[in-house]
Amino acid sequence: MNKDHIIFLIGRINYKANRFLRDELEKHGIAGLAPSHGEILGVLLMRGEVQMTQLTEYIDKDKSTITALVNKLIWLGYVKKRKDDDDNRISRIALTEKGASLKPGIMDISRKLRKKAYENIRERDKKILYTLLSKINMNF
Amino acid sequence: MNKDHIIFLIGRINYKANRFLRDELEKHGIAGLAPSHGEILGVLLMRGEVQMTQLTEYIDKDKSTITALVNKLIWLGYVKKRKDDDDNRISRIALTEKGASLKPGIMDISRKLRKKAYENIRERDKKILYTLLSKINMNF
DNA sequence: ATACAATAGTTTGATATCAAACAATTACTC
DNA sequence: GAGTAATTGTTTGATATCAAACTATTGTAT
Repeated sequence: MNKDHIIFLIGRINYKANRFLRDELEKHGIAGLAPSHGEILGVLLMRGEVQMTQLTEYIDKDKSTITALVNKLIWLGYVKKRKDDDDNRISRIALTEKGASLKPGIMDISRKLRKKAYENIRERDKKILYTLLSKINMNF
Repeated sequence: MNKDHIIFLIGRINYKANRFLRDELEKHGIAGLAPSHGEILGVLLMRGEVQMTQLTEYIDKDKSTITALVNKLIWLGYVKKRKDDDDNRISRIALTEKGASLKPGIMDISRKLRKKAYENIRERDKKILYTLLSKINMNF
């Protein structure tokens, strides 16, 4: 497990990005949320109302994780849940007004993250990076 | 937080690599260990006896995390701890014979990880990847 | 219609991890 | 030498996360 290992780097970047996001969320008055919460909010901002399983797919997290994440967002008043009209197994998740009001903040944070991560990285290299990382992701 | 986001990919790869490592450790009869344990073992294989703070630096984890990780390795018999001869604050960590016997397994796992992650990725692209990821890492 | 399989989401248990606070030891300043 | 700052590692608290097991509901086969 050599420190120069790409996988090691990926782990460190992951941690740092998450810490950055957590700090930024706090700066925007959205304290107590983790990056994953932010991801859910982002999905809801984009897609409106979704099922829990869809959240699982969109942010690629375990079902039970989604339950916990959503419950916290509900508790904080950002998200609401209702039963599907046709299938009683299905819960549908959507933003509350309070949640929707976070849009500017979420967008700002997203922009800052990109700015921070990609400083001094050319557009072309971003594309290369994305391509290579996608390959690695698919290798697992 | 767009799913196409590089940072998102990094997070997923991190998780998958860790899961892969965990599974491989188990396959090699080294169950109950996490990738970070493996990293510590790797460091000790390479460097012999080190201080706790050195472990913190080598694998870039929080001091308290190192304490927990090392304690588990001690409990499992892979690692031993002794006080420094000159400074009573310092603990020195080294492999036990049992720990040292894991070397072939650790090496094998490391090789498998690389093989898995870098399948279909040229040597040149690995260098590019490392360079770009290092930049991103330094940006945070 | 009944029985079983599949699905949706929850509950439960475990854990690596960070950060803050802390105690003991050593280093440094006067 | 005394007092304070710095260092080392531990303790404590919190948490996102996964995975297994589970319950309720719906789908499918007979």
